[in-house]
Amino acid sequence: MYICLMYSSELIKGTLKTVILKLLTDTKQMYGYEITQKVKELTNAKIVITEGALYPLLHQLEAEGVVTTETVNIGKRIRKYYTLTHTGNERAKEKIYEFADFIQTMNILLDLKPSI
Amino acid sequence: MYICLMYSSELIKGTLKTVILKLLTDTKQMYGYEITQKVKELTNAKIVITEGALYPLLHQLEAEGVVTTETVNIGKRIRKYYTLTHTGNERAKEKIYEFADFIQTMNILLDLKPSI
DNA sequence: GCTTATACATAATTTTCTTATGTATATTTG
DNA sequence: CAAATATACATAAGAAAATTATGTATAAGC
Repeated sequence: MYICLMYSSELIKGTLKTVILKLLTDTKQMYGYEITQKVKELTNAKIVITEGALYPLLHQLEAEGVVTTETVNIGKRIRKYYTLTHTGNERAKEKIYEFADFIQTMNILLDLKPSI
Repeated sequence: MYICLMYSSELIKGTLKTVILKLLTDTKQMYGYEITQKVKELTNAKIVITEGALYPLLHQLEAEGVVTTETVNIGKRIRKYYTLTHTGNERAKEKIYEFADFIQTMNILLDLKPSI
């Protein structure tokens, strides 16, 4: 899923969608490369999203109507900004809630302290 | 990964190994079916391990020297008990620590409360 | 001018499951 | 007591979701 310097890649599988939806909830408009950099920054490079994972997922989210896109010219280069639709906002909330709940379950299963 | 009534399967991918190692850390000797039931019980059936996911992984762990097995006859049926090796104990600690750390990172990323 | 960063995209492959199938015994329930 | 469910193992085909590799191109820093 990601190039990951800290976590075994298997651990992080399936969280990419949730992470993207969360970032778009907070920032409203982001482009792909920006997302990779933000995640890298917020996680101290413990999670680094690869392009091969990111772009296909963004395209999928667009096809599902979760996000809309706007292409902007920056000099001679392009940026493709992604914005959550109404459906996307709902999806984001669901995904984040689901993950929070999942963490709770895993805390019980692994006998971890609530805040670790 | 699992038949999962509550969580989207993608979310749980990669956690099976950690869960198994944790259970074997606590109980020392478990057999496959017992593991599936224990996880079901501890998670209120939010996570249900399928046999297709479990047995190949157990075989893999044995091949890696993480667990040893002992086959026991129960009437005319067999049970294959799994026990962590020394290496397995170390691996278990690593995996559990890694997951705990991962949860911390995800909490920051998703802006969740420490104990949710 | 060369290297790194920015910025997109896709294809081949691998990993890791899900789903399906197979075999067989033990227990519960109607 | 017959049928359904539970116990208990195993493997194979297929799907999902990544990794890795490759491709194109501009901008910035040294």
